[in-house]
Amino acid sequence: MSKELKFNFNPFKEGLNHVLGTLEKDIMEVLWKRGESSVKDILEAFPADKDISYSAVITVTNRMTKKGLLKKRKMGKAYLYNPIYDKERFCEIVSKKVVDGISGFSLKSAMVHFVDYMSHMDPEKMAYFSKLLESKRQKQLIQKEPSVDTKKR
Amino acid sequence: MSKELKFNFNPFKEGLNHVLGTLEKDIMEVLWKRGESSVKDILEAFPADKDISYSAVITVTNRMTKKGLLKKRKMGKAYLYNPIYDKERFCEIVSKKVVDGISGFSLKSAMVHFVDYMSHMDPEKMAYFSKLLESKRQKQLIQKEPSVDTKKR
DNA sequence: TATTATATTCTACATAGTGTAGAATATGCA
DNA sequence: TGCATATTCTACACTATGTAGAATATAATA
Repeated sequence: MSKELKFNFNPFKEGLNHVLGTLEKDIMEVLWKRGESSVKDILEAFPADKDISYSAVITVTNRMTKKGLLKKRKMGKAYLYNPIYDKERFCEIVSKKVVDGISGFSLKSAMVHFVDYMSHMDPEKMAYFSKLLESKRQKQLIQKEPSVDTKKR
Repeated sequence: MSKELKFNFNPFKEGLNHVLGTLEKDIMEVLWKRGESSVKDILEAFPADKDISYSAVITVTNRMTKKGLLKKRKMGKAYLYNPIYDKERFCEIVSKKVVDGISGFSLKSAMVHFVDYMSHMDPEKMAYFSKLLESKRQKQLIQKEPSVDTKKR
């Protein structure tokens, strides 16, 4: 029953920075790569040139814990942090929420631009999508049609 | 050559509040409805119970002007503000940017969730989308196929 | 058990966006 | 020229994020 993951989507950033701050992203990447880690682990995993304080990391991991991105558990004297969602699941959640949001905002526009986006990619993407769509439509029809003559007409 | 419109997309809000603050949205709605308006006009257009100061409105309209949402021109002693984009165009821009963003973030997820979203809507939406997609695919094929035998094989 | 190394929490400051408004200043019209 | 009114300036609130020092807690060990 943990509170729902909240985030903003910044269309002008790239990749995970669409939804995560720079340090947040760096930390998540480390955690996704190494799994459960202490603040020390995280710091050590950062590239040598990155000069971030222990405090900075711990503040952000704790904020992310509050936000529902991480869970922590005590191990010896330190806490170990772990992502609640693996990277794929996280991206899924973001994707779903944004797609739902923008669809509700203006479905027709979203559709048009989505198709447009795909048309600038390789055709296989569109083919895949087309198939996906058709199979869903089939399922829908099957679910609706059997009830012929059940009610009026 | 005005600087590009920047915004964040909050998936947890509704309608225009996905991209605009509460007061920003209220102001935009007034401007889209009445067209070019002074701060006084805007205030008068607000429902009587809404108790916002002149200063609050002018601060926000000026910020929105800087952000590339409004343009202003002097008229007598006051400025008149006007949206740079009409509501439809604005929504178009938002839609395109967010769709491009989320597509680049994880195209496959976006596809799945788009289809999923639509499948929860009426089937006409899906039919429309399906058609849109097919016509785009046709165009793509036409553009690719004529060059048969031009290169290898 | 007392010391020490280390981890955590608290607090605080910075930047950015947004809501809000008072005070000071500018300006146009009568 | 004076006043009504509009603008700008400044400032504070809140949220999110980056950053880190100081104070405190704690576990391991001497």
